[in-house]
Amino acid sequence: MIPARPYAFAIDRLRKAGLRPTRQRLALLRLMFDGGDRHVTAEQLHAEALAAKLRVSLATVYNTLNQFTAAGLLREVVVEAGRSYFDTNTSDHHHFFFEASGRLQDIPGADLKVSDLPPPPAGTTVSRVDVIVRVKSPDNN
Amino acid sequence: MIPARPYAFAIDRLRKAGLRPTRQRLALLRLMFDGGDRHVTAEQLHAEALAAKLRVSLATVYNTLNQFTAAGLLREVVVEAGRSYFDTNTSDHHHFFFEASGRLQDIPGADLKVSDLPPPPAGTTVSRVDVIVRVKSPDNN
DNA sequence: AAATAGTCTAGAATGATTCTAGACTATTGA
DNA sequence: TCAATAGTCTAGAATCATTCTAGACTATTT
Repeated sequence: MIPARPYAFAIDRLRKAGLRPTRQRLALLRLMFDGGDRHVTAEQLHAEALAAKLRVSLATVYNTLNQFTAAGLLREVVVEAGRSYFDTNTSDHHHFFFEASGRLQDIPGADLKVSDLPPPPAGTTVSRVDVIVRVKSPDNN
Repeated sequence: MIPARPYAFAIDRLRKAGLRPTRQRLALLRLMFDGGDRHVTAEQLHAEALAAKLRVSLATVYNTLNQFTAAGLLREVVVEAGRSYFDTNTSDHHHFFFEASGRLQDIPGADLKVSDLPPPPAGTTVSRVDVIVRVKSPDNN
């Protein structure tokens, strides 16, 4: 579970993304990626960082998440107005969204298929297809 | 184009939704629905209302949009963190999202199909499946 | 027409996110 | 090795969308 040369690997990922491997970025990267596939908000990650004794400002967490997203290390998922999740799984897949709790859960890409997609409007190309399956618990509805 | 008894029809829709047909609600309803299928933000609708000489507060626009959504007259579409669109088309359909301009365009429901959807997690039922096809212009990218 | 229940409003409050300006740090190259 | 530089970090202010509040107003009921 624990990578043999954890920092070397993380440093390499950052370098390839054109980002200097700073203490903050390294720590945030490992916090996000050492736990498998995750969906975190900036606030959540900030709280985790503080709990792990890393001193980082919330602004840096936001900057870092945006930089990682731009570099393709993360994918941003928008499900509710006013809240962004960052997904450590950047491969082709979709999501269940629990309306009651506001939580996300991956749907493996292979399971779900989108077909008969009409051609994109003239002059544009498809950059991504997002499928959100909103589910509710019959009880708290 | 102009309905024969515009207000009577609008009043009826509101009554059926359990909402009193007030001046503000009637005007906002007609502003939204008299132009065919539309995707508007609260700010946009507020600006339109003011331009049409209707004095409404932004708070009322938000309240009204939320009430209409709860009543099933509108559908809320979230594509970008921090911005909600309200869609006057509540029938089964999906959207193209222009990343460059932030605009939405309907994809008729019949065109696109989602298949092999895994069963929803235990204890939940699917309330809606949203498909967002994000497109970009090769130029401004 | 009076009582009531519901609605509207301006402005304050909230919550997420971005900006700012100065302090700090990784990288470069002599 | 060390200064120059370019990039990064931070706390707090600023911004933006949205919701809340409390009092004034209005549709409905009696």
